[in-house]
Amino acid sequence: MKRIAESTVRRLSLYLSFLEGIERQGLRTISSDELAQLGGTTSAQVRKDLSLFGSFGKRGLGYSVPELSEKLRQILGLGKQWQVCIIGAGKIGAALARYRGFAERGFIVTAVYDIDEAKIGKRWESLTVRSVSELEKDAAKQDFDIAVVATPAESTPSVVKQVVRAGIKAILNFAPIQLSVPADVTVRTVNMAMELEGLSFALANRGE
Amino acid sequence: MKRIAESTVRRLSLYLSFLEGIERQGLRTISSDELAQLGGTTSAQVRKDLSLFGSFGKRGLGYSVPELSEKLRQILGLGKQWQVCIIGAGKIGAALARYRGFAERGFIVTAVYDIDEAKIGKRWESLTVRSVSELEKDAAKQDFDIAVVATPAESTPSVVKQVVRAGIKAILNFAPIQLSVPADVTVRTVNMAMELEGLSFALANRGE
DNA sequence: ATTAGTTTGTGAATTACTTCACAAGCATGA
DNA sequence: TCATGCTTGTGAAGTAATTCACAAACTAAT
Repeated sequence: MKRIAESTVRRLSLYLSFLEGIERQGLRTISSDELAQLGGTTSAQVRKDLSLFGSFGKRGLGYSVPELSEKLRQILGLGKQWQVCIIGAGKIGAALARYRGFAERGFIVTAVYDIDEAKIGKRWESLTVRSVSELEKDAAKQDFDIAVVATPAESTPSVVKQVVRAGIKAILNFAPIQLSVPADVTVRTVNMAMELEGLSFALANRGE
Repeated sequence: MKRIAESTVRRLSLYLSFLEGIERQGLRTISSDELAQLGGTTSAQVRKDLSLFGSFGKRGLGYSVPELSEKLRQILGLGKQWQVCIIGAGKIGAALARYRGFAERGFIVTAVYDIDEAKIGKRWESLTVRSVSELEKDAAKQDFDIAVVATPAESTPSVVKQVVRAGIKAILNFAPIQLSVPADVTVRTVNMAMELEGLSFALANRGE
């Protein structure tokens, strides 16, 4: 399949969240234009995005809401459950572990790791904190699809090395640094500082 | 000034974080190529990004680390302090209020709001939770530059209306919905579900 | 002073993404 | 059955972002 842009995937995700809301309201069909309005984009964009994966609409009518939702879930890989491990039993890790949106979408947190000796062995959010040094061994028994990395900047590179060695191919990174991983590992970084700086840039350069 | 792409601003932010690390290591100069390697981009990209704002390097030598850091801080509007209010005294709000990176970068949290009667008036992270209905009045006395919106999806639209009415021009949004705001208000959305779905898409479509 | 070796800054070329615009398909009503 | 009205799917056109490639500027060494 042709390479899909990250911006496209983000929009698909957005469309799905709208469709789920609309489905709850009981509406059965929606047009590309209505979907576009909700997402702040254009109807052509919506149709182009969807056309990358097939043709799901009916001319003159629009899209069936439940059908398109289902297709999007399939495209986004939300059909199955994904095994997630959290690395870094700190505040961010804890907030994530408690986050209900995770499980709702089929992301199941099955283990938590840390490098801090003081934390290892402790109970934590219904799990027991394990040492990162066991990750590779554990991954041989129990498959992890996604690693959430929520460690301090300093320890992150070595943690990521272990994650890669354990064969995990997707990382959600909360550490405020750039990760270096092989090409077959996908990384999404959430970096608060960067978002804030984007806002401060906009404020500082307003009206120029 | 010419319109600057969001992707460019994100990279500038990234360059700055590298420069700060390098500065601590005591290095005095850096080339566009070294910076590019750190950021996983190309030297041409780095030079193009910087050239949008001026020419800061010396041919044959590269860039002075402290000088370029300073320039970037200026460009990103990090010279001054920004007054931030957090709306939503829940878990995410609390994690953000405690986040040290905020203050380090000059983002000062000076107030917290909620709509939940039960929370209003309570002490919270050295602040007292106030009612969102007071935001507009408060903003007249005390300027807020940025509002961090960390409310449940349902209550977010009305909260955002109040934020806009209070004259705040920058929003960091953690609610999992699309915000609709006037063109002069900048929004950055952090949406965990979307990031996870990006990863699951990558996993599901691997090698096609 | 001259040369060799770097590295910037930037037009030009390329690649990627978005929008346009319209034929084709479907529903409805006469 | 035919006409009307609407909406999709998609090449073509347009716009934006990235990469190329090279002259110009600087350092250091001879």
